[in-house]
Amino acid sequence: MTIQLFNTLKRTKEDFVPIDAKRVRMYVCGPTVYDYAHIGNARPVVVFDVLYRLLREIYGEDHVIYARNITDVDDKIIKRALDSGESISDITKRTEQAFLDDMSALGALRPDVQPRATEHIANMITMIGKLVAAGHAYVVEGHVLFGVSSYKDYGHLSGRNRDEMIAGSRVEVAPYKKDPADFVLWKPSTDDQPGWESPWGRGRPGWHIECSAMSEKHLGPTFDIHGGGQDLIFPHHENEIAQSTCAHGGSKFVNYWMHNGYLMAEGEKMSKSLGNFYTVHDLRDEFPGEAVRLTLLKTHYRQPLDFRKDGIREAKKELDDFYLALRNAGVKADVPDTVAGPVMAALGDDLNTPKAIAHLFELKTKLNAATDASQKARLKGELLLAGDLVGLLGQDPETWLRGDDKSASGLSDSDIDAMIEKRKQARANKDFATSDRVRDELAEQGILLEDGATGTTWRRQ
RNA sequence: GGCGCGGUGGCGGAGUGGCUACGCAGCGGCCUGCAAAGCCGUGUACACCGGUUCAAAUCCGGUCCGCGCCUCCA
Repeated sequence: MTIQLFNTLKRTKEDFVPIDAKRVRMYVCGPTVYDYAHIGNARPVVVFDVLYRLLREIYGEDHVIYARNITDVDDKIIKRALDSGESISDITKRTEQAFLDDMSALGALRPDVQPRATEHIANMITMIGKLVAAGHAYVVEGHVLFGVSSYKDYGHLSGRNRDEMIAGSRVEVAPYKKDPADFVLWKPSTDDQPGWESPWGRGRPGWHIECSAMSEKHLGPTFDIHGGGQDLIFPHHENEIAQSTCAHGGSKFVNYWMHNGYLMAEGEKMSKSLGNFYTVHDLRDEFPGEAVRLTLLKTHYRQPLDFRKDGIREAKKELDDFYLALRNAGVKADVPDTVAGPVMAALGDDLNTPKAIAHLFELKTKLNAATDASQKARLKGELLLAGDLVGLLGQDPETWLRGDDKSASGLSDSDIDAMIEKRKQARANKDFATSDRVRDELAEQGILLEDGATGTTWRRQ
């Protein structure tokens, strides 16, 4: 099947045609590892994880290569090390691990390649060398700068022309620049800053060059999809295009550029001073990662998203209902070969996850209403398969509903079973006062009882 | 100032010329000892003002409000 994707380059939806259907390649800008990932960092990870799953479904698991970088050299990291006293390598290692843990809690698959910037310095130096040799970059005061006037299409992605940029500039322009829009490829490091020997002296890469060098190494000079947050369109992606295109003799860099919309938190622009800067690490203490994932996917990826804790609570409730339906079906899933048509159609239409999830709800309702065992098994299988495509509903329902055994801090599973047994006796004797008291006591502990045809089941709130 | 995005029922959120989105919450019914869960039913929504059209939330113009980016930087 052919899917459609919104291409920022063209500002319109287009049919997605891979360069090589046996080797579909996508690159997404990853984190700078100096602090816990916040929810704004998580959105592209989750969104492009759905795209990755969809591409694997269509082209085959072995025919999609997904690369996401780890930026482990950056002035923010240097500053953090200076402020905290922790060594740069400790900061980056610890933060990278936290990032991977957090993203996996959100149900994101590991990319096939996760290149680190510090392991690709040689590739960057080579690329910068080519740019200098070809006259696209120049050396001044220990800096290597890309000269934007050497690339006629500069500004195409972000839809701006250079005159506007200069006119609207509110930032002081470094005096050594030939053109105010020129940007740094390589800059000198002082002795106490991380640095590498290069033809231009000891220094470190500028922000943009790493993505160009790493995508070239792992995906080749031209590849299919490049993704990231909308805030990266300018200057980061614009500069990547300029660098890569010029380093490759003018050949096309990326066919489809995709950008997710920005986030707010609790109706406000996210900011540390307002205290609404949610990190995934903190949210995980309060909510299951899957509820955070669903919250992100309930809004189309290009729409603005106001991220609220009430929204996560609602998503948690919805997941409870899904897992309840899966458990209560009481049959083994009969999983079909292909994902339900409406779900594929929704995702194939520029990743319409809200619509895909609406179909998940419809499947759930059908499953709950079904009476025939084979029909239930089929619907359960359809729901699970469709859920998997968006990275949801993959947990064991009983585990989800019962949560962790709280024997240390509260009622253990066996305590609960004993009380349910006691209540069962009371009900058999029509002693409903005792029966209801037991249920209330459990409810106070957050344990909900549900009397079904085959006995009483329970779950933790 | 420049470029761009968005404003849908109590809430979240699709849709984008005529047909129930979907979900959460609420209300009514069925089921239940009572509940819960589930099923069924239930909402004169599309920021405002003009215009185009047989028909607009959907197209066009204007207004208001919210937000993003504007270069080496937090």
